[in-house]
Amino acid sequence: MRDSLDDLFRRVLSAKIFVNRDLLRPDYVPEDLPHREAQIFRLAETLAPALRGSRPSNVFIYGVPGTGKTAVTKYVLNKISQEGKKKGIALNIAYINCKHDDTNYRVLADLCEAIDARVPFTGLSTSEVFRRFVKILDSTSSSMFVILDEVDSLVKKTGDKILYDLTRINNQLSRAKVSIVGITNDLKFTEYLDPRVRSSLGEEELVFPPYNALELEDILKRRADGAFMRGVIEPQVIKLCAALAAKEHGDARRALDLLRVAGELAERAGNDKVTEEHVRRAQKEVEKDRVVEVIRTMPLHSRILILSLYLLEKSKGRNCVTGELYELYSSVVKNFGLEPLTQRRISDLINELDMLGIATAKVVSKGRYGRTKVVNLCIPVTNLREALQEDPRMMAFMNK
DNA sequence: CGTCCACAGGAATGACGGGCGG
DNA sequence: CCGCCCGTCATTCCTGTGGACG
Repeated sequence: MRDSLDDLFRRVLSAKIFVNRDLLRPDYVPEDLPHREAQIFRLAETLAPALRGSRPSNVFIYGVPGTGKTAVTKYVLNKISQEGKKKGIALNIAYINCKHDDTNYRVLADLCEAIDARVPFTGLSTSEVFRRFVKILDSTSSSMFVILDEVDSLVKKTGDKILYDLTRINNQLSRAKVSIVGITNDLKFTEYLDPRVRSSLGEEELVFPPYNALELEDILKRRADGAFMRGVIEPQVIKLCAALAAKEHGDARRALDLLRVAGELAERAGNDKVTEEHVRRAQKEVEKDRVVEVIRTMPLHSRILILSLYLLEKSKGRNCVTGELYELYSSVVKNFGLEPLTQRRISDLINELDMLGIATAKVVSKGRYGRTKVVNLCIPVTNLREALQEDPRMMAFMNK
């Protein structure tokens, strides 16, 4: 063991791949955002009035994942806030990821936190938190930007009440001002909104088109310059990362991930070049990590459901339907000495698996023979094994 | 062309753990 | 400590429905 560890350390230390790999991490906000100049300008133009004390329009930003929405927004607000500091104008900025904080209460709590108002993270009624927020904010008489990232998931879960309240908050404020920047991946999202919310939130709209392969390549090149040692990247590597990510709807985050993981694979293997082969393996790796992590952190019943789906597919082939799956799931659960959840609940869990990309679920009508959902597992068995290996009872079923 | 299967999926409601202010 | 409200997960009850069969 000692030897192999020494060996590993030596390899990692001697393999000169990265200079600064943080440049490739998803949360890194670069100093320049190529191919988003137009969006940066439009957003800055819209929000700049805050610098002379008037309230900027609310903005709505659309675009599929990995098109730089978050990065551009953070970038522009950073600039505005720096400029504000120079001029002695107080600006509050609350950045809220609604996917993470997906209840009205947590969003409000975050808003309070952004203006240094202490609130318990549960316990108060939402309206009370809202009142406190309004009161404290108004006493500061400053401008505030509320950034609601991935706001679609919040609205789908809890409705648009909080957006309604927030868009009208300026009526209750006498000195402070609030502008909202809503960011969404879902292009049809506004259909879910109350027309009043839609119109006031969408005072300005900004669309982020996906990057094409050439633009991705350019982005990767610039980042790779600072991130990697000179000359370790084989010429086709960046092209390949860009092409693979372009296929995935032009997702720059994905492209950067691929490049970083490819570099890490090369480093771990003690290679001094990053090759196309590393990229291909990185692609599998990135997907595997995601799947394994998702499954491992799932509640027990969901994991048993996945296990049942796997067993069912193994015994009778693909295209399982809800009824069969539920029956098998029930028997497995009883084997574990637990009570099965109801079919209604399982139906929701199946949909959840579909959303996470672990299975596909499609409603089909078999005419006289009813209507059901056809479910298919769509992850490799090895990934499932890895995700379930901590539980010996599950593994026993897997190996049967 | 109507019937009727095998569920989908909406609505209402409840149990539960967490945390408040008083 | 109590009464209250919260969000989450789950159940119960329910109405809706695409299309092959007869």
